[in-house]
Amino acid sequence: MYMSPRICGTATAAPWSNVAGKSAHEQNLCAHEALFFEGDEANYLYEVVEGVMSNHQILPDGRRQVISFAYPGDLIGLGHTKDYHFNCEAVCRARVRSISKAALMRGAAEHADVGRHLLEAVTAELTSMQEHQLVLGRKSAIEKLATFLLGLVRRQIGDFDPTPVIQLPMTRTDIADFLGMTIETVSRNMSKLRMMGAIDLPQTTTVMVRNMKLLEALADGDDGAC
Amino acid sequence: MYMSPRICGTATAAPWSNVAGKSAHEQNLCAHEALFFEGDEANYLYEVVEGVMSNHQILPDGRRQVISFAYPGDLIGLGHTKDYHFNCEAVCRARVRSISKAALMRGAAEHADVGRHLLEAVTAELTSMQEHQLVLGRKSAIEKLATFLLGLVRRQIGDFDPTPVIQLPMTRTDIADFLGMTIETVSRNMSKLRMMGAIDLPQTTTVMVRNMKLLEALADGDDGAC
DNA sequence: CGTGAGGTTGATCGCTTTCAACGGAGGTGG
DNA sequence: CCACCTCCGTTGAAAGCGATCAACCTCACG
Repeated sequence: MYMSPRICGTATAAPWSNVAGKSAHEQNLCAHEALFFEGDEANYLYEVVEGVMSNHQILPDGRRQVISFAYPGDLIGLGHTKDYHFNCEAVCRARVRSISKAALMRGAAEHADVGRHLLEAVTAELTSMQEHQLVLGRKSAIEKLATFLLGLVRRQIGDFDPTPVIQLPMTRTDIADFLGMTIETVSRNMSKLRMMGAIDLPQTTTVMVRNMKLLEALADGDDGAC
Repeated sequence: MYMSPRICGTATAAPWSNVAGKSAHEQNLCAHEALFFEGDEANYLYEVVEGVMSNHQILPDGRRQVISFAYPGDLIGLGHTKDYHFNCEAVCRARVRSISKAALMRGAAEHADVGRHLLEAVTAELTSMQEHQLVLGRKSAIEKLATFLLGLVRRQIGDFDPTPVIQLPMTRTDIADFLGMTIETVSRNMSKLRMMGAIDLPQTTTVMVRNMKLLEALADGDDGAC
């Protein structure tokens, strides 16, 4: 079965790399550096090679919504037509590979599997956004945070390790803007998860899951866990 | 330029109709009748021909999130892989055309433009979901509602009519579950919009926009409008 | 050692939810 | 034809959760 790019930990040769050929070239970004802005002409897709990127929209009054975090192997720029609909910037030091959209479209027209892989990448993105809508619309603060941490565990580690340790390259502000809450609420509920024994916070950027079952119960809002 | 299926008011011949050929067949649904459930095998896509469908997820404790409403011309079932990830049911009396996924994939492999149109349909869906994440995560109740109504205006009527009248085939519960709020809050803010002179409510299912500028200002949270 | 950014915690406020009552529309049966 | 019932929507009052405002802490860096 095809492995969605979202799951790949490292940027293995994706089918579009070959197509893009010489037109693909890499780009280094430091923390908080922008890759593109809303309104820029969307001529390129980007594949994250290293680090983490954030896609976000900003309201006129400054409110911000992080649409998604892109990890190595993820594709950035799907879901845009002529212009980009949102901003993209590096969460931490990162490296991306740019892919000409025109070349990719030509490749998709010529090689059916390129189109298929592309469609599968978009499908994976749609799926994760559907799940995130449920999180944004219907979950409480602690449920949001538990869900977010579990997602990182599954993406970074898999389901094997019973007490996994994950890195949070993004700031509390990024997390807050992803989950639709404030940094204070993120912080408070992080502490609450720690006090409940679900996680440990050796550093602010490091989360150790101490009780996976509890975290999962909290993420789904199973009562009795509180 | 290609017209996204989301914008088509009626189901004109989409490129996949030809491909699906004889395998496509229509299906009538009455209000609240289910088309498929989460976990069902996702062998078909559906194109809405008439009426409105809702795609929604349900949490174990009953909380519900409507992911999207599908209007005539919209495609249902994108973003799923083996099984459907959410439920789909008719909001009102509706008619859908089923399209075999296997046939569609074969068509995409053979005809580049089928693949391209499919990709464009998915891209349009991604775009609207990105916008909706901002709504769910960062907007207040009245902003959510104003944004929702404006979206319906643009979809049903376009930007021409200065005082358009739109139909709300869905119940307050559906709207609430789409916007991540309660039916009471929907109702209260609908009244507030009416009292502010932004809209009129001749019937509960009919909205007349009286002041488009105000509604737009409210949707973006421009102050001074309140 | 001073400075500033990022993070935590406390106190208070306010919006949305919750709980509750009421009203109208539509359907059914006497 | 009307009484009755149920579903849906509206409105009010009270409660609760997360936002806001504010103070303090930690750590990296010059």
